[in-house]
Amino acid sequence: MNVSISTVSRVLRDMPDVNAETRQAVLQMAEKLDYQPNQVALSLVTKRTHTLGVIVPNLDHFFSVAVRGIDDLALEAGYTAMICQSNESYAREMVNTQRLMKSRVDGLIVSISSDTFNVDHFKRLLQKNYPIVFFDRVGSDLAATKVLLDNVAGAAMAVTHLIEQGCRRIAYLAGPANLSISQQRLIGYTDTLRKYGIPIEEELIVYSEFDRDYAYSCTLDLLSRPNRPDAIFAVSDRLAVGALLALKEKNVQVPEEVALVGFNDEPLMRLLTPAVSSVAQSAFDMGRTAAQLLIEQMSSETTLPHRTVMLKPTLIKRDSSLRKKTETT
Amino acid sequence: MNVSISTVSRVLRDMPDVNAETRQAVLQMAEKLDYQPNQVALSLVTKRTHTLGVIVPNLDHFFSVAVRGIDDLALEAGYTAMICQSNESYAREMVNTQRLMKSRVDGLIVSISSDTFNVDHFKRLLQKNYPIVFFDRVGSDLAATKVLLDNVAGAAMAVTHLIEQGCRRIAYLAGPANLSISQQRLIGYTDTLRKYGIPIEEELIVYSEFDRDYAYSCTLDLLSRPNRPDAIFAVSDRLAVGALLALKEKNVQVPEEVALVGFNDEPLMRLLTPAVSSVAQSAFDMGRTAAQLLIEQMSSETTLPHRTVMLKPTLIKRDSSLRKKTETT
DNA sequence: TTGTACGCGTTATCAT
DNA sequence: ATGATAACGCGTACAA
Repeated sequence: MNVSISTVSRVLRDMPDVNAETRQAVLQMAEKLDYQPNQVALSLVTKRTHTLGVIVPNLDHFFSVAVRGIDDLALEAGYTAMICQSNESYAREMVNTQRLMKSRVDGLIVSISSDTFNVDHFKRLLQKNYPIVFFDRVGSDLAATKVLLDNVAGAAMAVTHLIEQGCRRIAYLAGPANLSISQQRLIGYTDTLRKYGIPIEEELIVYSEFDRDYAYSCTLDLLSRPNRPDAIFAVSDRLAVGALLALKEKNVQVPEEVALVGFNDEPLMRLLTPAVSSVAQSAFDMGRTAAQLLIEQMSSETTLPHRTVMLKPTLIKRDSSLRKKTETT
Repeated sequence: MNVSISTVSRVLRDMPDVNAETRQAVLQMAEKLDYQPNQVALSLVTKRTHTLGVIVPNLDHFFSVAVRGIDDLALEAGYTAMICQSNESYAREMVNTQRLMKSRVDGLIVSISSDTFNVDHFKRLLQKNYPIVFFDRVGSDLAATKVLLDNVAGAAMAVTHLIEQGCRRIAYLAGPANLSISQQRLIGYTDTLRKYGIPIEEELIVYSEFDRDYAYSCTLDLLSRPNRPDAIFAVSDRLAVGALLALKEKNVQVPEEVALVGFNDEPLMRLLTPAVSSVAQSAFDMGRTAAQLLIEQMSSETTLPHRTVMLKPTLIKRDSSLRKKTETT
């Protein structure tokens, strides 16, 4: 059988104006060879790879779920995601960005590494109108579309809850100072204390690496002070777990002596003893939303204005912050 | 300034035979426009995308770490990974495979979904000598390169340990029957019982979905029987956690009344109360090894023979299986 | 209804 | 030392 390549192309893309027999023959042949049109050649012509680049700092529970959200929407929209981990390293984030650009991904979804102080590599792309959506860990001075949690509200919910439980000396395990989430949650923390007329003590705000062991030693330090806190609010569950280990080691009663609230509501938290309260956010929705916004932006003829979507957190109250007296409420 | 595209190409690829001044001029111009050679066009010519496709059933802790291993080696070798999640669905695994093939990835790293009973889509590719490396969840009847844990040995270690702790009626939470890991670990389980002259009771081998809640109800069922087990060996930590929840709910003393051992050694396990013993494997090494083997295969001119690499597990003993009497050993 | 020819951006080969 | 051109595989506009 002899047909020209254009006929084949027509058949494979369900174009009209092709003889039924010819169509059958071509389809059979394609099936037999299981022929796949070459996406690369097509991309060269259309200048679209139908691929989107994702850069996340790591694949812990939160980012795993977020990536699933991205992947989910990408599949629906006919895109495939190239996922890179920066491993919280600035250098690696740069390399990942370059690689993805070389692969001509149609757009980028980024959550910034904790080691990244300079975001010029993203600024340059944005200036060229290259579509990028940031999520969760967003650069504060980046003019771009962003999806993030209302971190101020989340922290406020946690701290309000602790105050209602009778806590007055609430420590904040803040994590790395450069991250937007640390900063925003600090605002929620201080705002709430102020609202309740509780003095803000600098010594109760502790910065550290984003690491359980650091949180562990910071907590031991907090506990060794003459005037120890009666509650700990951790910027993330990873740090909250470190704090809990320290509390248990020192035989501090949780929540009676020190109450504890984390952030992210990883599944682990309800399995700990005591189960740990946490501010919950839907990583899946965040990922999906980020992907959605990116694809909108990429599909649009005109350059869309930057948007910031804020998702609402919920507080999951568990034993680690529910003091006996109020448990009956 | 006027130079031909060939000259530009030569400069950018550090070819000799180009005038120093011309070179400078071109480099400057490239810098100014921050010009990036189009990888897509190159791929069209060379038929290599320097991209490798990864299909994992999910991104739980084990696979997250494995993916990090893959990503790590890929970066070193100049590859970028396209990571897809099948979400334990056969249909989605098929779609992912097709998408990746359409994107012309140079090779595939796959861990099979628990819902996949038919692996023809992979067989067809293998027949065409398309490079695929399977890891962890490998199809038993697939002629391909594989990286996996010595699951028989891992299960044997766990069961031997339980027997040494005085357990005689050891239940096996087996997970889905079609998965190679379930089957291999079953062999380790039965072999060890046989070796110690302990009768194998079919009722103690419980199949279920790969899901914590299923493990929970299976365990409740096990406990409600007149002749309850004195130990539980779970095919994965996820199931072990479900079992632990059931044991705690029924106020069964762990390990005194029922000892418990899981598989994977997720970080969570040491944080539970009691801390749960588990068979540990290095997901990172597994991912790296898989990527290594794939890249070797892709780079080789000739078709390399299929290999099977088996990694060794270690047993991490914790309170959930250390009975008081032997704790002093 | 079907076939031909061009262009996408790159590299390799050959010509200048 | 530099420029011109074919080829990679596709879709598309146009010719037959």
